[in-house]
Amino acid sequence: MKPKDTEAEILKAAEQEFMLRGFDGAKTASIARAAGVTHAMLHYYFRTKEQLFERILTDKMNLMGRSVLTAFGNPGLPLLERLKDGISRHFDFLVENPDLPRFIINEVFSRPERYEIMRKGVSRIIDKLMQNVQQELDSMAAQDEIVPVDVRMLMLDVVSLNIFPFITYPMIKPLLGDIAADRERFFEQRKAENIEVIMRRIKK
Amino acid sequence: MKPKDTEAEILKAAEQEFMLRGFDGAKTASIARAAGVTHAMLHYYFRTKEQLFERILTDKMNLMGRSVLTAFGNPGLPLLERLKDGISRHFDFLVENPDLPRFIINEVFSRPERYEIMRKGVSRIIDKLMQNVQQELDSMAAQDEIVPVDVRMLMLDVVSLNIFPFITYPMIKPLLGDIAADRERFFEQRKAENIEVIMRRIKK
DNA sequence: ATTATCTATAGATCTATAGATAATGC
DNA sequence: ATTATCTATAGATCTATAGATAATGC
Repeated sequence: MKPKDTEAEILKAAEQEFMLRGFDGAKTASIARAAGVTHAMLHYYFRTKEQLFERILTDKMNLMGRSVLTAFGNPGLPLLERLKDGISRHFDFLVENPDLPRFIINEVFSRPERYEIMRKGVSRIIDKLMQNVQQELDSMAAQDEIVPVDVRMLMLDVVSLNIFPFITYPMIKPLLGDIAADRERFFEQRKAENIEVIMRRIKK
Repeated sequence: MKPKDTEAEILKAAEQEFMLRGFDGAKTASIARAAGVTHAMLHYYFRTKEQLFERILTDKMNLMGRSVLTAFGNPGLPLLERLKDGISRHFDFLVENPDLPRFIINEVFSRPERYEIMRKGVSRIIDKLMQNVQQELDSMAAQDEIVPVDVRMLMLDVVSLNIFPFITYPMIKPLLGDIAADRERFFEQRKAENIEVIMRRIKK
């Protein structure tokens, strides 16, 4: 196994282990085993569990932060289409990364300082995006085509609706019966529901 | 300190420690210290960390499960009022228990079997409630006073909107700027927003 | 020469219990 | 007599490193 492979294998295994068990629940020995390398190698490449974790968490936080930007940062569409498209893209991102939000929410909760470091990176661009969408909302509201609304509240509606079903799926599935039985179909329906909710939120 | 006090002190300290750090992050020594008793007492009263945790988790799961029931189980009101009242009560419950959902979501994720045991208890009553609300929704829809809607989707909208801001507050606060600066005021606004969203979701 | 890997183990941390002692309730 | 508490420590688990050996790239 070439050097790059070893490092990559450890990272891959660490990602899985940390996402599944969190920092406290994860064991460096398990990561090494899953990566197919001896335990000592993990420390050779990353020195400490903490540093290995930091690498994973930073990656994941950036991924999560950018997901909103890439989803909604699609200019050239009329506002309502842009929103629908954004919700849909953001939702699809979550289908591909269902465990991401829960992981981040948790680790940020127990290590707020980590969040601060990376926040500044996305914060500025998110602000830009928000301002841009707010302008479009305002101009449409001025023309009486939608109701006036604060973009921050609206976006929080969106991410709440989009993310929540993913972080609670194991809990809600048994409560929802047949509509949640087929996971893929259920999330398809949720995506449509979320778009519907947001459209109704702003339409006259 | 009387016996009952010791047990109660340990439970109180355990609740705090487990809610803050989760099962893996919690240390029995910290719990004992916070409770003001020697470490051995914890094992004298609860034998194992696992059993102490089980006691806390069961309590919290029941609390969470019943919160939806007591919030929406208010008959005698017209449907729309009942929904508004339910959203509001459920939201107020979260204001009093802001860390509860994150805790449960996490521990259920890492121990799905625990959830199964207690689920059966609330499941039946939740089903009843849902069926009841669905009937009212159907009859209002038949009279063309609201749009037709699946109660399960609607309730998922409600809990998504209500719970999400609480589990992500540390993350969203810096992104939202001034509207989130004053925590109490922010949540007051969110409650109003959530009611607005749901009303708009079903109104003609 | 330098980089990567392995074995073996030190050292820290944490849960749990043994065994002695004090407090409590018949 | 029984129940509650304390001190001390066993035993398990986990992170991290030392030191030897093998592989790699000039």
